[in-house]
Amino acid sequence: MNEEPPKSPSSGVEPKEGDAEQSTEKRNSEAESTSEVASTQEAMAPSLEPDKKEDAFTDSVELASGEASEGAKALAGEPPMDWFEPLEDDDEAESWDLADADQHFNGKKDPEEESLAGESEKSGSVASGERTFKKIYQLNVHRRKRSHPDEGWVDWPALGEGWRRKEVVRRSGSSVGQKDVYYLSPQGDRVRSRVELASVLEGILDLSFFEYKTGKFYNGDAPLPRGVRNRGKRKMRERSSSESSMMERGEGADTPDSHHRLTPSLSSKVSNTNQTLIPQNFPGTPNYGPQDEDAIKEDKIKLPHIASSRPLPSINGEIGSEDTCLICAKCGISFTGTWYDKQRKKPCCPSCWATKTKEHPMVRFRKWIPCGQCVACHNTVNCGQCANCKHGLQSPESRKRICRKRKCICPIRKGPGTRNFIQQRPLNDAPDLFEDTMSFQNEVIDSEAPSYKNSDTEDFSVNVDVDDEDDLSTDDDDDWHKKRKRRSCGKCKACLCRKDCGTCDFCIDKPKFGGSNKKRQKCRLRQCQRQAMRHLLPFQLGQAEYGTPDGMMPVGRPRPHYTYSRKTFSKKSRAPPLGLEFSDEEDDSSLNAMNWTSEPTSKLTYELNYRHQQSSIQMNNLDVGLRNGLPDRIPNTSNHNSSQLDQIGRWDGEKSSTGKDGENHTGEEVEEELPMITRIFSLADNPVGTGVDTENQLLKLLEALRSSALPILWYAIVVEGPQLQLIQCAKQSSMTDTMVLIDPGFCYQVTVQKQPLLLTHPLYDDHPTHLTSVTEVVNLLLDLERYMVCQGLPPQDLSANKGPIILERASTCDFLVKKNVSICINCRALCGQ
DNA sequence: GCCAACGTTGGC
DNA sequence: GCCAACGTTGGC
Repeated sequence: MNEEPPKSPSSGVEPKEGDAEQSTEKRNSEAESTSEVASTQEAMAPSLEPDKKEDAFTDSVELASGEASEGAKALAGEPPMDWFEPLEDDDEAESWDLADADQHFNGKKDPEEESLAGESEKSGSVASGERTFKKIYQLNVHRRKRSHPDEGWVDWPALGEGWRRKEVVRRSGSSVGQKDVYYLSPQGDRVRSRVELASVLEGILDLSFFEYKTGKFYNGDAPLPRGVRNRGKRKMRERSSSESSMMERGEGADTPDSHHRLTPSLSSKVSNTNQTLIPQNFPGTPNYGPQDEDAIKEDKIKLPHIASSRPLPSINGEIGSEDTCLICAKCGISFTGTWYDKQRKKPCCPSCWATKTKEHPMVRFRKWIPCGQCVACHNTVNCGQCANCKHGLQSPESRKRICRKRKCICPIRKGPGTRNFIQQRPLNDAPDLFEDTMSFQNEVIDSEAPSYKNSDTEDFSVNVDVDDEDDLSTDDDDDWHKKRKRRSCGKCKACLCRKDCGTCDFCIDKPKFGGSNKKRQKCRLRQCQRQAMRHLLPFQLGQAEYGTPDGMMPVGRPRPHYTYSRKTFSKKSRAPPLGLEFSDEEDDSSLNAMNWTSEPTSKLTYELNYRHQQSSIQMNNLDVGLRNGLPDRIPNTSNHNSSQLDQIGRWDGEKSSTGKDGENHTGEEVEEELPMITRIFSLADNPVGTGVDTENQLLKLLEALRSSALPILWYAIVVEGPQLQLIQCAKQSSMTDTMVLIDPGFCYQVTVQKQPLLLTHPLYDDHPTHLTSVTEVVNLLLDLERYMVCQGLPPQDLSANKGPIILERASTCDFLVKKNVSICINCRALCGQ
């Protein structure tokens, strides 16, 4: 807050071209608003008396910068407020303060606008004066404010009556500043992309000339190429002054964002040394173009101190040219060099870059340089085994990562924007390019991966003190990627599987399966077996959260305990003060270790699993033609899931070499995708012998089923008989009344509401007569999930029956019908339908 | 640009 | 404490 607050609306960045008219309007409305009620005046106070509101602004900058104002602007016909860039840390408060001030200077005090802003995304309304500021302050304590789903929407008649639109600016991450546009149909369909929009409006509205981002039709004219706009359109743009729209077009170099970062009081003109990207034309001149805004803005830009006079490296490692002058999209200062943000869209001055390096993991900035003297630096051979080497092998197109065995173990801390000293990095230190706690969390998890432990020469850092904030990461500056990789080890079958089961609740939720996209979670059967959140795993794997009957250790990570609101730390604690926050991460370490290295109670299954896993990997590498030669013993299937399972079955069959049940041979082409069955039981591995053995085999099948990723909420128990009983535990499932009973001979029977499913039911046609392996069981369960219980028929005279309605069924009711049928043909016939 | 899905949080 | 919901973001 060293910057002098804006003095008046007119002293800000008013000169913005094209906005003159708008500004006038704004001022008018502002003037009108001043005659409004006191509360409104108070609401306007921030802009009029910035000094008094300075602190509040600082604290509220994040919220005030949210979509709230954006929504208000949009509603007011103004373009999005692109200076609403993500603000995650206090260090940015200053610039945000400026942005905020600018925001107010731009006439956002219209009461109507403000009231609307109050409805917008971030609830960052400044419409209620001090109370609002207090609220904002309180809200700002949180790292992220959850927006109300109904906020920020503006009517969008262009798509028809009832349509609404919302713009959301990304506040963090590598795509920070990017703007996402959402539409809401009159029916409540939330549209997130053009594709979805086209889907919703199919047959209703032709979107051929519709520009999704702007939400406008362009009258049949071909969209102009990037960066080229006709005057008319540009006029609109100018009015909008949307920097994000420019950023989206890769025009960040002259993003208006910088304009909004100006310090009004600092009116010293930008250096005349500005070159290519600093336009010299002004409004009113014939050549007045997009850069005009920059020119105007530059008039207000204080020429900053260039952080470094040395050639500045770009993120590409290229040497920046001194004669390239850019405007930092973050703070608005001009600078020389070729520094851009990670997305290479927006210029970013060295100072901001360095700051963001500390503040945000998505912006990378090298602070550590190799010492050039240590053993690692002298090593010229990649180990080929470490995570970085493997990354290179797996993703050769991605940026090269230094082999861990070649990465300097004692780099020197140095670089523009960093602390002005050189220090020797501790042996177990690492480039603190990702100082977020996440980094440590990732490391902890990653360290659990055997490959890491076995290959990373720097793994001694794995056990470093959690409190040591700079010494947590052993990875290079790509590690921030891992934040979103925490749930995936990338090695287990579930991670390797690419196909959704299509039947679990998460799959059903997916738009591609006709879902509403509310859960937005990965298929349960594809949840990582090591690192997935426990509650996301298939019930069998995650059941330990509720207590495993067989005492097996729980699988998966427990739910995190988000307690930001109670924390005094501005960011996620590096050292959980009470050992509560994020303790799950630590728990995970031991948890995973227990789950995947010991499992004393399931040694058999573990071994089976391990063996199968190895085999599967080998198999996955086989040519399909080779696999086609493998014996089959799995029945015909008609879906991906079955096919995937089929693959397991084939493998089981191959291992067994018994070729049992040749009746199941299908010759169906094996899919390349790996199934995600974690543990395999098959009679092939355990040949049936005596009756006692058979019973044991049934128990082993039970054990294998319990340790496998069964379809969601199917559970295996043993009942009197003994019989192995598979039940659907989900009350919401259409199979909640359905059971599969497997007798010691592995013959099975499906029952629906305790009534046996007739053997003539087509369900049986697709499955073997004996369920001898996990594969076959899962296959059947998956198939069952495609059915529902026949709804039967309501009684003829409902009025006379005041008791529970008892549905009637035909005596030949099929019980199970395809979900799109609901009533079987026999019941339909009963009522003459 | 689109989409999958991760991480977070408000509501219960 | 759980979980549905969804903002967000990395990958393609």
